[in-house]
Amino acid sequence: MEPMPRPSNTEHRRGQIVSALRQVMASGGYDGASTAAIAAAAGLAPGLLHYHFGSKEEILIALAEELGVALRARYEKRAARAKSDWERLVALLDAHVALGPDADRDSVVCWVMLGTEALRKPDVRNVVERLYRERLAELTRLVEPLLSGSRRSEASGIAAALLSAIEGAYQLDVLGRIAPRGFAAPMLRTLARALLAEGES
Amino acid sequence: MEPMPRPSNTEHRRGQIVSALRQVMASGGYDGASTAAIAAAAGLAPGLLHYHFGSKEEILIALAEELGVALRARYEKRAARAKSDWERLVALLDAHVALGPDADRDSVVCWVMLGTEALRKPDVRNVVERLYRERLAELTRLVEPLLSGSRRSEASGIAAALLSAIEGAYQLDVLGRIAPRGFAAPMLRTLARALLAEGES
Amino acid sequence: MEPMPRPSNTEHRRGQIVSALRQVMASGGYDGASTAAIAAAAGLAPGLLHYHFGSKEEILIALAEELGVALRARYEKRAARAKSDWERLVALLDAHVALGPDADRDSVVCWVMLGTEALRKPDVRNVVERLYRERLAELTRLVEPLLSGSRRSEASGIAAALLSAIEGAYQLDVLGRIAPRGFAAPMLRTLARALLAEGES
Amino acid sequence: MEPMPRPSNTEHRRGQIVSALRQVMASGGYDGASTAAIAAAAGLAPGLLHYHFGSKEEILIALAEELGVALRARYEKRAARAKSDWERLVALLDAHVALGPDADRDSVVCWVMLGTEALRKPDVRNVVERLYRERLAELTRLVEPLLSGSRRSEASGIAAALLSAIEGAYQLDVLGRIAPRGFAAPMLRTLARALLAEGES
DNA sequence: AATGAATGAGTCTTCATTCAT
DNA sequence: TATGAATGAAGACTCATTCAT
Repeated sequence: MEPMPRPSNTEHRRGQIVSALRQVMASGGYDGASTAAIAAAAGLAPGLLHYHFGSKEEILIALAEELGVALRARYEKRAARAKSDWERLVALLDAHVALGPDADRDSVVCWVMLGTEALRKPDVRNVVERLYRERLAELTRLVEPLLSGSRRSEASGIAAALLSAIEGAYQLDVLGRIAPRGFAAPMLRTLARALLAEGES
Repeated sequence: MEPMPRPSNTEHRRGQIVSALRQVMASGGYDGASTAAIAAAAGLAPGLLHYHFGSKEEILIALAEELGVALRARYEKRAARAKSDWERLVALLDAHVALGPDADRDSVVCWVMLGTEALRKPDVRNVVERLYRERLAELTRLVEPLLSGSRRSEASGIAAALLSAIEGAYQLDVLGRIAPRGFAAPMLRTLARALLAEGES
Repeated sequence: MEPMPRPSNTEHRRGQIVSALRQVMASGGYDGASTAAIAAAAGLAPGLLHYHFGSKEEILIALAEELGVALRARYEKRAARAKSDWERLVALLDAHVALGPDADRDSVVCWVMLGTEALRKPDVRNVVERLYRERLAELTRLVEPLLSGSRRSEASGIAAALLSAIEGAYQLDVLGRIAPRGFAAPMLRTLARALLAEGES
Repeated sequence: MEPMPRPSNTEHRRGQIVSALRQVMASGGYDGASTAAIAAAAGLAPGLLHYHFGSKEEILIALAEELGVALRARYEKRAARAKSDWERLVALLDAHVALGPDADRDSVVCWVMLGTEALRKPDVRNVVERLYRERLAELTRLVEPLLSGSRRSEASGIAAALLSAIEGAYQLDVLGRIAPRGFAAPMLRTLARALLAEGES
């Protein structure tokens, strides 16, 4: 009789490790996130990291993916309550920057750092680029119905402006002490409203 | 007979080294910028770096300062030709992002990386924060005269929005392949126009 | 009711593991033959290796023994067809180096590697030395009847010369591109003939 | 005034390090020759190895080259005293295996180990193969004049046989306790004599 | 017997910094 | 000022071995 295969705990462990990376990286940067530090934060033996991940970079990539998933989850939760196209757009903006119980400063810090790491790690870059493009596409999709027919073609430009503002707000937020905490959410609404209104009669 | 004291070349050497860091860092990241690599790029012996700088971090800080100076120079050159408040604002926006002969991709890449390094290096952070605040103050100063008296208090909010968009545009630009090259300059003008117009009857 | 004790499959498993080592080692060296790689090649779980063997070195020793057994089998098959003392000697030489259906490049590679590993692993050394001595003794036994009485005492010297040539041929063969493939068998016959003839009137 | 460039000590250091590798490797194998062990044997700081060599493998390659040079030196010293073609051949054989003040057991052990390492390190293989081929060519060159015109074409086959015997003798010698110490030199002379005589009336 | 996760010592290598000259 | 060799403390990663199940 075949022995019952034990359920693999690899998924759970990978999650633990990715969380540990997020936590360590948020406070010490990717460089400060030595494998030893990650393992310690996860409460695991150092060698175990390379049992579940092929390299440190793979952990970083898994973190990037996870940030993408978490953002989408935050967005969908808010979008479910939205009653109009405008509210849906606001839901996406808020999913990125709103304070509140689901705000996650560590994730924002990691996201900013990922942008830098992506610059010279092709595999990271691929993932990060994809996530950027998905955000841009989603923004474009949400902006379009808010534009009068004659301005539909401006949707992607407006989306790019909004995405820029989001990413820049992350920078300012993460650095702290430059713009007040929580400035981003209202700023983005104003921005969206202004861009949508512009040119209308 | 006393030998004639050689004139110090320290300033020149420091400049060489900072330039080498910019160059190496732009293509290989701060991690890739080993002191040996910087020295090689500068055509100097490795040991010389620590004669002119106390540590690698000091070189990074000097680079940050230099980026600030260069930006200001680009701005002032453009501002000199500006004939109105609006053109002065556009001059500052363009100084950041416009393509052209004085565009400097390496500097943009380094600036983005500095944002990350600042997160966990207090001395770097101080400089970077100061530079951010100076930009914000300058933007506010330029936005104010473009607002009707009743909206003067909105100036710093609008400035923060513009600064966010600038920094975000850097991210998108640096990563490449997300928004088209050169999208930032017109986007920022539109943004500024929309924010200034909004609320005006 | 007592469960019927499963018949031990240890012998079968040990054989599987030793074969996997031969295969992995032939292509990746003893260093490349990590226990994980051996287990993978054998289609077994990593932990199982240490159930059937006390250590990695024990697997290596078992492989050495197996190479000795296989050589003897190849020799005996050929010796059975030999019709003269000379043909018996040729049978032994060919058992070592002849090309043909029972040639086994992996084994030759492993044998050469075993010679190196034996140098610093006493337990391996014991086995390898024993195998060398058995070959030398067998060669001496086969050479003796081919010598005239007055030269009987030269038999062990001639055997040593032949054994040297065999082992050296392995080296050259394994490295490839030095001597042509298949050069060893005729070379050894010539060598044997010359050594036996030398001094005969 | 240009400062006088200090003479580089890199060549000296490289020599030291290669010697340390030979020594450590001879007693502990290539695996046992950790960079730490090599550095310790050379009396140097661990980090210095990678200042003078790009990798551990480069040290191994330098050792291979050095073994080639040393062998040639031993040969040329003996060849200078040779008074005939036959004595020149004997000089080469003895340069490989003769006991005496210039015999160097460590080098023989390392040479045998290099044969194994070459199997799976392409850069090592290239060097080792070249050295083998040079030996084969030199042997052929020395054997030719000793053959009557009609047998000239056999020279390379005889050279291959002699090279095999040399390499095999190394194996037996290195392993010890199989053939008596010093058996190789007379054995090779006999072999050479027999191969040259064979077929002559 | 078997599994596969877990352990932790050990490997090669990199690098900021120091130092004798 | 300048050189380039030297130092030694990390760093990521590997791996034989162990262990709970």
